[in-house]
Amino acid sequence: MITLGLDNLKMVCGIKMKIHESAENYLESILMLSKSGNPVRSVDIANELEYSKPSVSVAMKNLREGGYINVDADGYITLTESGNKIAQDIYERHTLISDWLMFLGVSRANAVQDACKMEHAMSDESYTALRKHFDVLKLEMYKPKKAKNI
Amino acid sequence: MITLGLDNLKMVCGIKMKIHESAENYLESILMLSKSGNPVRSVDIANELEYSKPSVSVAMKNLREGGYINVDADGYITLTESGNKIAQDIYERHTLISDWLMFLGVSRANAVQDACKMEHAMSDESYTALRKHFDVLKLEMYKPKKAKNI
DNA sequence: AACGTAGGTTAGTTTATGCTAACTTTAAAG
DNA sequence: CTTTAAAGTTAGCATAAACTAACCTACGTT
Repeated sequence: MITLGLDNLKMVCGIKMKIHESAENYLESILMLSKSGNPVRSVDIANELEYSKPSVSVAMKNLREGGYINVDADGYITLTESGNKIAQDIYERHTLISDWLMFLGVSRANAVQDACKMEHAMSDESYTALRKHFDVLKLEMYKPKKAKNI
Repeated sequence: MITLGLDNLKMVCGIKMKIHESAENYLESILMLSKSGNPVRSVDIANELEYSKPSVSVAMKNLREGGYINVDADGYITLTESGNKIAQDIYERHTLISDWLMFLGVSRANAVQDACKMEHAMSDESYTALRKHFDVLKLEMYKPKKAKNI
C-alpha cells in the first residue's frame, strides 16, 4: 500500500509546489544577504534569521528541490529565476509595509516585525491598494495645504 | 523518564498558556455567532469556519481547559471574561482592518479574508496607529476641501 | 601527523493544527 | 420499540516548521 501526500503527488505530476510562509521568508533572507555583496551560505541565513543550522539545511534542501535556489559545490546559494521573483515580491512588500507603518508613527522595531508577518497576509489586491494609497499620502505630505500663505 | 513540553510545564505551574492564532479565531467566531442571538454550539462553529466537527471539538476542549470558554451540559458555549477580552479585541481588529481595506477600494471578499490574517499579525502599536490614521482619513473624507465653494 | 573549528547533514523529537474513521449519546419519527 | 439523524468525542494520521544530538568533511595550525 502506497500513500502519497498532496505535495508528493504534485511533485510527481510536475505541478508547482505551493510555497509556504517560511519558504518566502528564507528566499527574502537570501535576497537581503545577497544585496550586501557577499556570497550567501547556509550558516549566514541561520545567523540572520536566528535559526539552527539543521533547520536552515533542511529548508535549503526543500528550496533546492523546489527549484527556487541553486547551491554550488562550495555551498554558496543563489536564487533561481522563480526564487528571485518571489523574493523580490516579498522584499518589496516588506519594505513598503514597514515604511508605511513608520510613516504612521510606529517604531522601527515594531514596524519591521509586523511587516514580516503582514507581507504574507495580504492579497495582491490589498497590497496594491496600500501601495497606491501610500503614494498619495507621501505626495500630500509634501504638498503645502494653503499655497497663498507661502 | 518523563518529558514535559513547555506548555505542560506551564499548565502544571499555573502560568497562563500562550494563545495561538487558531485559538483567537475560534474565540472571535464564538463572539460573532453569539451576536446573532442564538446559543452557540460546537457544530455551529464548525459550519462557520468550515472545519470538521472533531477539529472544533478538540479546539473547544483546549479553550475550556485554558479558561477561555464555558460549555454547559447542553453543549452551549459561552466566553469567559478572559476569552471575551481576546475575542472582542480580535473582532474589533477584524472589523477595522476590513473596513479600512474596503475604504482603500479592496473588494469585500479580499478585505475580509486579508483582515482575518492581518488581525493576528499586527502589534498593538501598529494597530493603534492604523486606527488613528483611519479615523483621520474618514474625517477628511467628509470635510469639504474648499469651504468657500459651497 | 594530530587536532580543533567551521560548515553542513541526518535522524529523531516537538508542537500546532488540520483531517478521517469510528464510536457514543440523545432525541425525534415511524 | 426500533430506527435514524444530529451532536459530540476519541483515536490515530498528516503536514509544516522549528529544535537537539550526533555525525561527516575539510581546512588551518601547531
